[in-house]
Amino acid sequence: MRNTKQKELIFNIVSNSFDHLSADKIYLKARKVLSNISLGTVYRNLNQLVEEGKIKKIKMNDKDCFDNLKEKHNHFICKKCQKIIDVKDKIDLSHKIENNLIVDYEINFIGICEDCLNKEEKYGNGRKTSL
Amino acid sequence: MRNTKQKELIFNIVSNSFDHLSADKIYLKARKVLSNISLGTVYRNLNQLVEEGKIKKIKMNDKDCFDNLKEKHNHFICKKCQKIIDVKDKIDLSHKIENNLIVDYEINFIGICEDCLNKEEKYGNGRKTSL
DNA sequence: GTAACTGCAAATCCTTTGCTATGGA
DNA sequence: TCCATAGCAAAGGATTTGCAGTTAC
Repeated sequence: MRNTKQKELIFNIVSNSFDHLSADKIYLKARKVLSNISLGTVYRNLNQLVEEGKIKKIKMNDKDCFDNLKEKHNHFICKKCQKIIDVKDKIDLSHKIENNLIVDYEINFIGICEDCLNKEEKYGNGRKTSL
Repeated sequence: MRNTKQKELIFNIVSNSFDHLSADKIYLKARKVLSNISLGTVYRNLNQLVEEGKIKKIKMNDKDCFDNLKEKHNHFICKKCQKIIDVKDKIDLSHKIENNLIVDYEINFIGICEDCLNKEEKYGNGRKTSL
């Protein structure tokens, strides 16, 4: 495994982003630094970085997004706008299930984000239920 | 929203399956009953059923799978073979996060399943770490 | 009766891949 | 030097969609 400027750049973009960027967004950011980097290279490096455990892939409805590992956290995903909001991890799931080896876990909270709730209220649907 | 035999069939297939079937697997099963059902119809109905909250979509690496809601449970996903194993839900996450409305949550344990562990051992990699 | 749904096939679009040239170790 | 990686472009493959005919209500 070789260290290329392309790979380092892509790692830095994902690592220093507060958003959860898709491959094409990462590609656009990367092009600002290496103007002739290709989308294929972005994909190849993203997959490699995931494989190496340096970043994480988030499978979203349309396209996959990528997340840094700076601080263990979980996600809140809005059903309406697909926004991903980081949730600080206060949950301890130090279990071992049967004979399978657990190396990680992820918790996704699913719901409707504040923005979409506000939009709903405007249209008179003030329904509020919780877990 | 209309009740068609296609939709009912697809719901039954997902509901009564212990596996986590992909759209094409569901399509094959459906064809055994309605021999000229189309893949497009399967996709359309699966999406509708997810929308109605009657089944759940599991986003996997390659293709999406579909799961019944018979009993609240979580998933263990094998990194190697992508197998999905149901995990009974003993975890209570009755939180409300900030101003976002949580309607559901999902926990995915990620690791290596028993089968793959056994295969690894055969090749001399007996590494065992846990959370 | 009519709007939603089906089947079929084509289109879409994210992601991967083959190939040749390049560059890191 | 040598092999992993880059760039480019084309292929792949899951999912969606347009359309004309059909059907549930």
